[in-house]
Amino acid sequence: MPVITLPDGSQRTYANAISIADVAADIGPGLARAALAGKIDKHLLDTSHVIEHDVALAIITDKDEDGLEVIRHSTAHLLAQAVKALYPQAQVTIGPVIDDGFYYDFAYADGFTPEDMEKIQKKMTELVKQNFPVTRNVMPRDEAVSLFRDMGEEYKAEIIASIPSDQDISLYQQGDFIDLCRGPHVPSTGKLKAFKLMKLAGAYWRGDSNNEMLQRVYGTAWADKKALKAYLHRLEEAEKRDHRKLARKLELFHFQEEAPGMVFWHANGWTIYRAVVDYIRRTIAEHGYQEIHTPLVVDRSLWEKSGHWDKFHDDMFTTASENRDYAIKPMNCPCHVQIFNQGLKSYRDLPLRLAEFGSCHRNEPSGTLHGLMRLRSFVQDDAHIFCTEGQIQAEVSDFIDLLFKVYRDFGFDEILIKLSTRPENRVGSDEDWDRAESALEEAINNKDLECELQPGEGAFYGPKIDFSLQDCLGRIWQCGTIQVDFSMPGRLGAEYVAEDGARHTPVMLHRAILGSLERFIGILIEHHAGSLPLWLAPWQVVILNITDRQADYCQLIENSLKKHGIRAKSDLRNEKIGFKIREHTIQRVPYLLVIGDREVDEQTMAVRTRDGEDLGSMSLEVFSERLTADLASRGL
RNA sequence: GCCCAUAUAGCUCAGCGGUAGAGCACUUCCUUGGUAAGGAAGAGGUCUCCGGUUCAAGUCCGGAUAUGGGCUCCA
Repeated sequence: MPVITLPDGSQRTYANAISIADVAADIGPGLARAALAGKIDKHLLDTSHVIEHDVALAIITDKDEDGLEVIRHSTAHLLAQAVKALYPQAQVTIGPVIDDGFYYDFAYADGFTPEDMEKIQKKMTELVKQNFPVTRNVMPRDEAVSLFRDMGEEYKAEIIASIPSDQDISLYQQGDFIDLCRGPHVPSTGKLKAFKLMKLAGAYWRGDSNNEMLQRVYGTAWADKKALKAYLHRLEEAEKRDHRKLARKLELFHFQEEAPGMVFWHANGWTIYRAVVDYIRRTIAEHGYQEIHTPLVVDRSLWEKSGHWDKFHDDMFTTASENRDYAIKPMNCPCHVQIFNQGLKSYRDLPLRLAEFGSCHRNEPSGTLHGLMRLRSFVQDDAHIFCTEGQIQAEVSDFIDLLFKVYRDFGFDEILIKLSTRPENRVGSDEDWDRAESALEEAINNKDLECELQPGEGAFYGPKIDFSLQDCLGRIWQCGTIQVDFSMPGRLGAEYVAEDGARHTPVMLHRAILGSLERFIGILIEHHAGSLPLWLAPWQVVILNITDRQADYCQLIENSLKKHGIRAKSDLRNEKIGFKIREHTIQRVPYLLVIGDREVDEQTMAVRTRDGEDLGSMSLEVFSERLTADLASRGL
């Protein structure tokens, strides 16, 4: 006599064991139709699951987050069913749920074409119309292995064979298609109403680039057509913010074939770049850093000593001259140690913080390049802190404060922190690691920050904290990092004289706030959709005359604003005022000053923002104060 | 690096075997107009590069390069 407790607290008692579907039907015909799965003790179950004991049960419909997951997972199976129907020689592998949808990997030697995708999508729609029941079967592992082997599904058999032999395997069948799956699934294919195959890609079997490449089909699936449409609309909106598109519209930078992965910055983009550099330069100076600058091209021997040659020489650009081999620096740390090594250091010199806008070149594989986000030539806001082990915690703590301030100043409030601890292969004693890890942990805990622990993910030379920021579209970007390094100072002979008069090796902290300036600017452009805040905008003010009569007055205003350090220009072209307003609004210039005869007579200006807001007429003095106050609020 | 796709005017794209097109931008002229596009005329292309098929190739087929979407990688 199972007693079933529903989420609203009500209870239902049944004489016999009863399936989830029947419970839903008992509650009402609407729920019977909507039921996709059930949830008992945080476990999702098929509606066919039979309840024999007292439980708390929630009926899952497409209104639930869990329901959406069931839909997506079932749509992946539907995709596989369609592919097997159309291309019997294709083999199925895995098909998990991902953000907003799912994918399924197939082994298919011929490879799918975009036309195949259309056929598959059509077939899926047909299979939905046929409304196949989805049924679950359980069998012993070895039986399942031979079942799939007999079907010619070698990949699936391999997956099942890697499951412990004493476990039973659950299989799902819809029509004549059978797949291994933990489930649960929708009760029948007719429940899948809103899906779309999105893209075709290659993916390595088991995620290993030594393995063969499979055909991955990505899809999206939603509770209804409306939600699907809304999702596709969101994608379009995101595409409009693409930094590469905006770069062309706003004349920020370009790429060309002769320099793959390297940026040609135009005047507008470089103005942003300089604003970022100026800001960081001033901010870190206030935090006790010394700015240095080191060579771009360095003899190979230094990279051999640092260990980078061994590990990364394939990805380094090299050059040679007069029988010497050089590498274009892929990172700055070895050079910073060279500066530390000049002159005998005392413990009184520590912590020594050396910062550089370090230009780095890495010969990244061609397939990984991606706008400003992944380049071969980029600049890090790099710094290395040489300190004693006892100073680590305070330095990390100061760094976190600095990083939070910087991110907030750029308009990012959501910051995620990850602490990575000792990996299997590492240098340094366990005692060193104990102390370093707890120093990092303490620094985070003392600030009451949430932190995700990533055991074993640290670098071989020390533990680290990574900082990611979330943009307004919810995307996560890892930017900042601080890493403890027990290895490199010793390798490159860094020493200081301690209180005891003996020479010791300092600890080195690698740290960056923005990571790559180029990439960070790419994130900024997308986050603000091109409407950069006043202090970063390439042009801050444009002055527009209505007729030629106001040209001199416009020039006067322009000169005065420039004297205040404002990036202002006049647009005196013989065009209608509406035309000029449209152009500079599209260019996302924060303030437009409209000057007609009235403004000249009254010695004022009509101020309009790029968002179309009319701020009314004001004098040059009032406007200048407004701008300088805005800039000063960011310490500029 | 691997898989798939794409490459036509400054930009966005159409053309898909038979002498290169549109819109915007650009140039010139007219227009001096008060808050998101005034009008007219003009100029602009070895159709990414190298090969092949064909009487004929932006158009079909190889290859290279770059870009886009993934995968792997990311000191």
